[in-house]
Amino acid sequence: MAAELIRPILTVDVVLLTLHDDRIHVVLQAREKAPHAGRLALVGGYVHPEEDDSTHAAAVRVLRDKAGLSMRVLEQLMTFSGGQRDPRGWSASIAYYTLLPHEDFAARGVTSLKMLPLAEAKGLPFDHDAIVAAAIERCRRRAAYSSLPAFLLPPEFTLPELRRAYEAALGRSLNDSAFRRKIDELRLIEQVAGSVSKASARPAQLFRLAKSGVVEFDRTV
Amino acid sequence: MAAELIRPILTVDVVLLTLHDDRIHVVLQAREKAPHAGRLALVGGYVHPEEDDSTHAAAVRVLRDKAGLSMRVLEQLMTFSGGQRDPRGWSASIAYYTLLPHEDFAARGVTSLKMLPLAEAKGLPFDHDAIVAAAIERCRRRAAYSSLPAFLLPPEFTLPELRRAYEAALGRSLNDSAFRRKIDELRLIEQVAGSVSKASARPAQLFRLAKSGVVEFDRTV
DNA sequence: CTTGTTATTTGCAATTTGCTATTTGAATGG
DNA sequence: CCATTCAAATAGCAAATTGCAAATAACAAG
Repeated sequence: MAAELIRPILTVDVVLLTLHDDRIHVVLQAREKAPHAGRLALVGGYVHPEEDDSTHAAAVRVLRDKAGLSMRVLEQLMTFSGGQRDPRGWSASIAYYTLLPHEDFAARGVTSLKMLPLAEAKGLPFDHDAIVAAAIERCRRRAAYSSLPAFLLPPEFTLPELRRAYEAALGRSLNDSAFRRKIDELRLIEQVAGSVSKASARPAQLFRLAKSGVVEFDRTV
Repeated sequence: MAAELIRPILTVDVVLLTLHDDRIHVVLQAREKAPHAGRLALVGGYVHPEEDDSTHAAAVRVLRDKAGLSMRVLEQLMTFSGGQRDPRGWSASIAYYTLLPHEDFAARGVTSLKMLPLAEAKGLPFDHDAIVAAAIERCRRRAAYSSLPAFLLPPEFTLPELRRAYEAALGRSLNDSAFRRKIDELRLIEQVAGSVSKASARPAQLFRLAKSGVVEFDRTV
């Protein structure tokens, strides 16, 4: 059957999101090869069936090899496909998204990575604008009922930091005392020794997530 | 580069969900060809790059050609991939899910389709058990904040029917008067002329969705 | 020690939700 | 033709949740 002979191109693309100045930013990478060599785009690459056990594994490999990153969370977003999105031919790209603390990205020496605020991450090659938009939307929804925004922060964080991460992800401000109550009732975090001082004011207590992965709740934050 | 030469198999699979006796059921189809010829499995097929504009279009085509169905909603679930899931080789399947009123399915003459309650839709070929489980979980979550369960019903339905559809999708019973209040506040439905009588009791008013597609809300049902 | 600043807690008021009782509309059967 | 029955639809109130704002705590700087 002809359909079995014409096999489309299969790639993965990863939307890297991070927090900077209380705003979500996208981390992009300058492309090394054609098409669109030199332009900023999502971190991505071909799926290698002979070495990747799954597209998830492919995304992990691409992040490691091209960006030197290993993530605490890497979730599948959705698959984008069609004959027009890539000049090399009919393709399907399984898109993933991940959140990383600003420090993780800044600490590396991978100079090809650039962090852009959402408003500036436009006009990207392929259909990467659409992929970024879908990732943002997914994160926004997921932020309302999961611990996802905590992964924008380092493993230890203060409650005000956590609230600002939620606010950035949700795109709206939250009532501080109600937020504390919710987080407390959800048993999401646990105290760790130490605190963080800011300028000259009362230091904030440090916390960490009680569970390592993303936790979903039934209620909304 | 070798990776560009070895291209994996690309397929689509659709999880058809419907309502019967106030329970979610999965609609499966007996496979015509190997592998697993004759066994019940998800409706699916190869992506045909030369005729499908996207994997979504491929899913629509497969539903039409193999099951004679055209759906009001067809949403992408996620992509399942790996070297072990299909004996034909390394493959990626973009899974979709759809909800259909029981009547739509029952009315067709497509005898290869079988409706099974969730508990009996186990031991399916490939990784279809996992795909079904993911679809059920996605629908359950999505039911809490969207009009999705309404698509388990015909275009016109009563409020008690709508509540039972939500209950089936959510897997828990809802308070009737609170449900009516919410649905009313969300402006989800509008009255249509006519009503449905049940045994000998007060007839229930008929409604239809105010908007044609799935609507998401911020609050929870 | 006083002031400034942010973290954290506390105490209601307002809103939302859950539950139960009441009312309504149509069919049934004397 | 009216009383009865059943499920739909509404109404009323108690309990739980949320939003707001004031009060308190901790630390640094002067």
